[in-house]
Amino acid sequence: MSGSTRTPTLADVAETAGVSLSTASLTFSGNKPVAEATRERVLAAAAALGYRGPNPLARNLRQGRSGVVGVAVGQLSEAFRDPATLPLFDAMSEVLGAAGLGLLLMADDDGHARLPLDAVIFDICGRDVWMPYDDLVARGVPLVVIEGPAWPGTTYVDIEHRRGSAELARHLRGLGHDRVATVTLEPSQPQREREAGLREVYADLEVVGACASDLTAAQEVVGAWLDTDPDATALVCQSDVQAAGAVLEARRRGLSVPGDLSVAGFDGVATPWLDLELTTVVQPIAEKGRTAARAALARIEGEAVADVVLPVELRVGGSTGPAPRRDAQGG
Amino acid sequence: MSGSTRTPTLADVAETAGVSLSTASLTFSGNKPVAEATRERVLAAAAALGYRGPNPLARNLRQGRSGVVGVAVGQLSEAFRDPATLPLFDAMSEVLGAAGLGLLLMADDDGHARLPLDAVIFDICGRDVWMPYDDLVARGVPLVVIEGPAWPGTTYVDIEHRRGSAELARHLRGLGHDRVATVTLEPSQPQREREAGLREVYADLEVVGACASDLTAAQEVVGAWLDTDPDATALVCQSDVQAAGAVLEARRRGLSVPGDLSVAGFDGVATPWLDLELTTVVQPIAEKGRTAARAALARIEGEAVADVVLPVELRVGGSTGPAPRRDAQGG
DNA sequence: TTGTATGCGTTATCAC
DNA sequence: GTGATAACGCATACAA
Repeated sequence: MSGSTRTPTLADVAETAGVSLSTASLTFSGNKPVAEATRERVLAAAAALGYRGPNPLARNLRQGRSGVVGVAVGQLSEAFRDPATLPLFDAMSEVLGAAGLGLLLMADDDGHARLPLDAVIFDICGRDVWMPYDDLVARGVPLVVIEGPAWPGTTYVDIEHRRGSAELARHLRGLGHDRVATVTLEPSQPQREREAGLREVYADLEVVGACASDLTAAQEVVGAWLDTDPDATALVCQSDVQAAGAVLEARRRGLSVPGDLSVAGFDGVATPWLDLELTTVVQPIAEKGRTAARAALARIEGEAVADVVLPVELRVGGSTGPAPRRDAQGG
Repeated sequence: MSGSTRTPTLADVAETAGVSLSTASLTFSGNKPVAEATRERVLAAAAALGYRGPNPLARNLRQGRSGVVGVAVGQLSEAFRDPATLPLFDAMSEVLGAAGLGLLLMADDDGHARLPLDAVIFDICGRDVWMPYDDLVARGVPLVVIEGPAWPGTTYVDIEHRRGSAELARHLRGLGHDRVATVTLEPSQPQREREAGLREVYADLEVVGACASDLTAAQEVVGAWLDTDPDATALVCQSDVQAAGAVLEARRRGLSVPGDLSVAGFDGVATPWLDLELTTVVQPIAEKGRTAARAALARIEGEAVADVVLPVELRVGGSTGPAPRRDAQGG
């Protein structure tokens, strides 16, 4: 005497198949063996009723999981303007997807407080990302932070900012550069580490100024700096996009790269629209994403996870060269 | 006598506050008025117990909603290589976030079949996106398709492919171009409409070949075409990235744009690394995203939603100019 | 304005 | 291998 248009439930299937609810459940979950004959009867009943499998909402409640991992990125447009973000997401999505988990985009101001998240990955990477830290911790949500500040109870995934920068500095020193300047990102722990790495070689490092990792912003800052007719013969940028901006801006002013100015980047992303391969510190972006995702998975399973620092590697391209001879320049 | 380390539930709060379960529920949901004094008592009890608000999983089951909208994009890396994708996501995220919904990234091969999605938006836009169409429809999930094929039961959000292309063609005709070629995207309905628009003016349109909307792919295809010493004096691309590739490739071969070859794009996205503003068909990307998101919201509420076709607008930049005089060229 | 009683659709535990 | 039963934590219809 039950209604007919209601979407069928597992109970309906069980009844139609003439088996118990548990048996029907087992048939779909596969958590325990079910006799082949029974199995087929249940499946037939499901097909007859148009049952599309267990309701995820109900299973989620029962199992205490949503199957969704949030990724906090700050402002979406800012995050994805950075070409390093995409491969990172690609890698995270791959690992999470393989585990049957979904990846939920958390932009800052969105009201995601009410969503059931199994874990949250903070994709900081030098950007300004809001952390609803207290709330998430209080709710017991496992937290993974990529290149971010050290908060207790979270798992860290980071890269060798300092060593990579130091190696780059040694490369420049080897080319004869005596005065080096750097364009920074907004202040952050990674940024400070990178500067420290450069100062291992260039104690008198000139810090040009902070700007977003955005082509036109970099062009502006670098342009203003070039106008001061600087001493430095090499400019270390904190991202390849910044470096590309520097190259374009230098050329716009008639300077050749690396003839008049050497420029280096960070990240090792592709800049196909630049006719020059940048000298840069290559970071393992995909590995970073996979590591973060795996850490989230492990923490969801309740396992303890150690922090990770991934290695970087200097890649010498055509944007750095021997320091120019100084004949008659101001300073 | 109850355990002490279990995370508190609404029932615990109610008991501690000395009110009924429903009153406690109402206090948090605000769905019905609660006396101020009662309210405070409940909140105090919640604070005392460390209760962090209603369990989203339970609420989801009860309300039959997950609060999550999936966005199918095909291959992540492919999707976000298109600069039009980001503003689209930004807009969708804004609208969905304001409604308290989350946006879940669905890459192709991910096993998202088990996730409870309130709706799914297919961000097709000329790309190849896998549609688990039957399953989603069978599960009764509202579907919204952006620039995609016409499947029954889904809501469409599209743009004026044909009119925009026709207008661009008229612009080129006005500049004196007699022979026009076009680089296409992979075959799709929007692609066919755009060609039809061009053919309104250029019946003998030369179709160069298909390629992904990716700078280097475009450079390759356009380069090969230029090697054939073509008749056409204008090349219409199907994205601004393609057009940028065409410009770079033409210049690489010593051709000037638009002196020797006029190049037009589609989308109207920023290409700050190009020292030229492209002539392009500007589509309202953000509006497209907002419209799709609002459609999803409405369909979740059970409302009927009409399909939408958004207007585009020709923007004339510096990449198109008068057709060159033909003196002595092969063809 | 508050309390009582159901049910959302599963999965897990336990006995058979 | 299968079946009864109890949660999972909440929101709502209804009664008071």
